[in-house]
Amino acid sequence: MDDSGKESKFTAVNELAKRRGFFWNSYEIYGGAGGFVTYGPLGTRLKQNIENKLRELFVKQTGIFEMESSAITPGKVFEASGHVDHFKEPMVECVKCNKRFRADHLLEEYAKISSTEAEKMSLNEIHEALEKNGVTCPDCGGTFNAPQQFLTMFVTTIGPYAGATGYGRPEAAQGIFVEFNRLYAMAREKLPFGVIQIGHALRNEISPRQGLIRLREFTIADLEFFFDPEEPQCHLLRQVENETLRILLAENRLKDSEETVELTVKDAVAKRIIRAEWQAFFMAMAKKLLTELGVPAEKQRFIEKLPWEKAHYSSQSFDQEVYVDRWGWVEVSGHAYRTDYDLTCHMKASGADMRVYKEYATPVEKEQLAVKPVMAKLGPAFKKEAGKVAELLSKADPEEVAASLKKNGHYTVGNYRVLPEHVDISLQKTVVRGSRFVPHVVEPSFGSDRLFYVALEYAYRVKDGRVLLSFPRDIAPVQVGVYPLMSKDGLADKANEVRKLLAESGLMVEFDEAGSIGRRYARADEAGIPLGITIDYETLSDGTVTIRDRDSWQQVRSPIKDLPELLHKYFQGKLDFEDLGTLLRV
RNA sequence: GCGGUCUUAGUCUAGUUUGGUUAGGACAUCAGGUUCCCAACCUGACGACCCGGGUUCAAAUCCCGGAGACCGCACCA
Repeated sequence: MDDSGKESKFTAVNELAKRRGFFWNSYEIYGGAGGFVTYGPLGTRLKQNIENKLRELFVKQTGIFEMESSAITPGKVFEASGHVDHFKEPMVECVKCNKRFRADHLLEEYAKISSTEAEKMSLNEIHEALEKNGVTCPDCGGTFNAPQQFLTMFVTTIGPYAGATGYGRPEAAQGIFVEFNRLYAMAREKLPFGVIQIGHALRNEISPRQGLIRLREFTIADLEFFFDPEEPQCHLLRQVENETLRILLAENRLKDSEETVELTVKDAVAKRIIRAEWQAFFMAMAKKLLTELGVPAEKQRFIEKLPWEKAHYSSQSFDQEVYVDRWGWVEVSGHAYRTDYDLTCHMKASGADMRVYKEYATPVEKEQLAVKPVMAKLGPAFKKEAGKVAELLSKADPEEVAASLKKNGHYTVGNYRVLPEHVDISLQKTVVRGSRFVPHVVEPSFGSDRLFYVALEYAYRVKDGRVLLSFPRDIAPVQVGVYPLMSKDGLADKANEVRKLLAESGLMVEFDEAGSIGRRYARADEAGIPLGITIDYETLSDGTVTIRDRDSWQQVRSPIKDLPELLHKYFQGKLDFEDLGTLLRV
């Protein structure tokens, strides 16, 4: 009935992807499993190229570390990080119309119980609160069944004997936080520094129904950037300060407005629209990434998250969104200012000290009272207990000890009565050379599969009734196609030589001799191969070939011997197509 | 999870209302022919009723269960 799906780009892109082996739904022979995809030969390469571009921008250009950790994570980690509490939502179902609601949302709306209060309640308490306040189904007025928790993390057991709970990580970030101390050592104990992890994450979505947009197992690229909150300046900001960002501000969203503001990175920081400089920097880099993946600036925007939309760890969050034909604006990356939330959680839960030491520019001299036990007196006075008394004294507040001795002539610690002669009280100078603090974190987090999808959708073009994937040349899964014009008269042999020459020079080459030349061009266009080299009869006499451009279908002619150098420069973006040889036919 | 619609070769689809011969087509793919640059043409080949159960002499078609897809609701920390 609804045939808008048939016409949508999403359907066309998904069909093409399936047909040409970019990706498809996994486990098809067993009926398929929702939320899992398999990338085929072309897709795997495209995804690698996209992830490498991300590395190029974030790892190479900004000197950020890359790491890799496991997807299965001991329960303690996600208990400490707050995920076990926050990935779980109490839900109720109406007995009459079977509609489902978040119990905490209902309580907030109809019983005036705030979400923070509701969060602390047990399932029974929620049930009671719903009944006591007479909350019924907003749709049909029916009553609710007992609330149930929905945990969207995958749970498993670690080891053969039940006991240790493990979770599939719903994000790669915690893998970085728990290794902070070692990573900080690798950074030679200097802030700021950043660590990125690109890997699989798992979320047991209730209903993943949007192809690559919502998966149960997906690839996430989490970048945690650690900095000193007292020195929040971003020394790389100047590189991007004139880049413009389109932002839909929270204040506008509250007014139900979709109006975006467009301002430079410099202004966004100056006007405190983006509170953390590093966050602004990464948002600019994220825009650059999407632009280089083929998404025009006007199809990108950032939206500021409203207070109740933000993740439990975040102080200020933006989502980077790209306009997708089927669903409108879709999140491709999240930019959260996580403050010191995560490291503090792991410090408390694990007992490990994750603070960093900062040396003051000038050491601070402090004079303070020190209480020093005089063992020569304590020994005879307390005998065997002397050691214990000394220890208690060292823990006591020196000011208090001194005051008590002066006022009362004694000081009581535990059951012991300490006299003035038992201690030496003096003013002591100490030099404080630095302090310890927990670093703050800004986190850009990309969904690799979503980047893949938008790159594919934005590459999708129809030209003269033919489909072509107009990938930016540096992410194309195959770089060059080599075609003998005819499969006879030795053209195929010559073409194979050229293929070999190019492959050995490091290019991703595909050879195709099946069907008419037009058909092969069409096949190549659909796979998004930017350049086609055709070997014709002229090649046999003068050693030149034609090079065809995927997007314009123009051709130039060049000698075979120049190809490796020309093509490498072309793929590095140092040459344009017209520079590759002399133009043929217009 | 709930409700609705749906599932036929690599892809798109006809056929399901009213059960009945060998499930038809297009494109793609492969082999051969033809072809001096944009899905041409000729010959041939390969290839499918989502899974399980039931009703029936007979099931792609009807019934039940399951899986998956799409749409709406809810969910997406």
